Amino acid sequence: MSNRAARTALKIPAVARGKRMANGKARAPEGDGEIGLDGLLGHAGYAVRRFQIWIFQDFVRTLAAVDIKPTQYSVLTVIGANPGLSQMAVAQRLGIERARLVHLLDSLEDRKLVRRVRSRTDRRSHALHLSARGEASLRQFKLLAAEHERHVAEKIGKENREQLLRILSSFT
Amino acid sequence: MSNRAARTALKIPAVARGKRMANGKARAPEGDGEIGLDGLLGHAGYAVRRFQIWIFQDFVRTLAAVDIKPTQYSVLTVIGANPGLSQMAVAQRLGIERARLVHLLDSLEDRKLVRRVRSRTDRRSHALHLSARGEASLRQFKLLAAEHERHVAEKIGKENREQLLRILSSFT
DNA sequence: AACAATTGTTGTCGTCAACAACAATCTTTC
DNA sequence: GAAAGATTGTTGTTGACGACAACAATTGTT
Repeated sequence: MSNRAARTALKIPAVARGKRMANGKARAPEGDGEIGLDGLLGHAGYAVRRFQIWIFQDFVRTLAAVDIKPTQYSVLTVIGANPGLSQMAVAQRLGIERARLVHLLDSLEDRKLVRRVRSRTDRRSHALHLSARGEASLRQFKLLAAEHERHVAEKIGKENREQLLRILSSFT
Repeated sequence: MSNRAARTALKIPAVARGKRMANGKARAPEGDGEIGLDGLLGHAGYAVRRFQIWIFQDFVRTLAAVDIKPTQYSVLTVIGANPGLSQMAVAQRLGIERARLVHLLDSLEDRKLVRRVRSRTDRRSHALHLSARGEASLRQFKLLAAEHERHVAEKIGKENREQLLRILSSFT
């Protein structure tokens, strides 16, 4: 088993207890077949986490051709809807950190989708705008995002999706 | 503004357009007051992400005294409900990578909550068990996790929480 | 016995959140 | 109006995390 020296020494008493195996193929030591989740089933957090992973993967897959990830999409959308916002305003509206947004904008600016314009009223801050190319691109991104949203509806059901949006509306 | 040399040079035309400011305090260049999210509002992924962040933070806060995070809790719960499982089985049941589970178990084993017992039927694998201390601890963790779950119910509503669990049940 | 597959492990890489520190620039206060 | 404090964008560090690749030990297959 190669070297287990990395782990802090903790001798394992070889007390492997009752282990009724009934595995047909090449399965794990425990042949329960179905693995119960016990308490986890009642936890909203677990389900939400799994769902969020699925939904992000589908988003990334659907927008892979344009190489736009969820966070980038959210930034572009907010800037598009509110031109002239400062980085601070965008960051706190989306719940992103200033420091993180810097890199996101660096990337989007390199791709010439966004422009940082120095504000004259407050020369510390940048007024964020979509470039002409950015606006055109965003329109395309929104079409793909809508397609992704249809995937979600297919996955959990049209009505369930709407209900879910309603339930979580307070987290805008 | 310190050095912006790090970013790939991209000259910014100083064309800050119309900017009517009506800020009472120290606000951003754009005084819209309310920042619209536009298309984001119709995206389940955005709401789910924000909710998931909130729910994880509350979980961590509620279980801070015992220093147990969501992933650790899920691992302990599954092992507790299915003693003798292999690492492979736990990993794929929870959607965690083998490599990641190694570190998680290292930590839990160091804290003497979990034991890796070499399987006699397949000497490659480890049968995972909770220690006596692990079982006692898990009982306490479950009480705190239930408290966290009550926070969730208070946040989104009792019925909404149950509806959400039903909608996302396929993601067990 | 030779070869392929599996299990646990280590390592690397890129993403991401959370902080801390800093220069430039406001805002406030005396 | 000058000093002190706060804010904005930026850089850097840290740690959690998923995705991969590689490996030794062990199984399964032929």
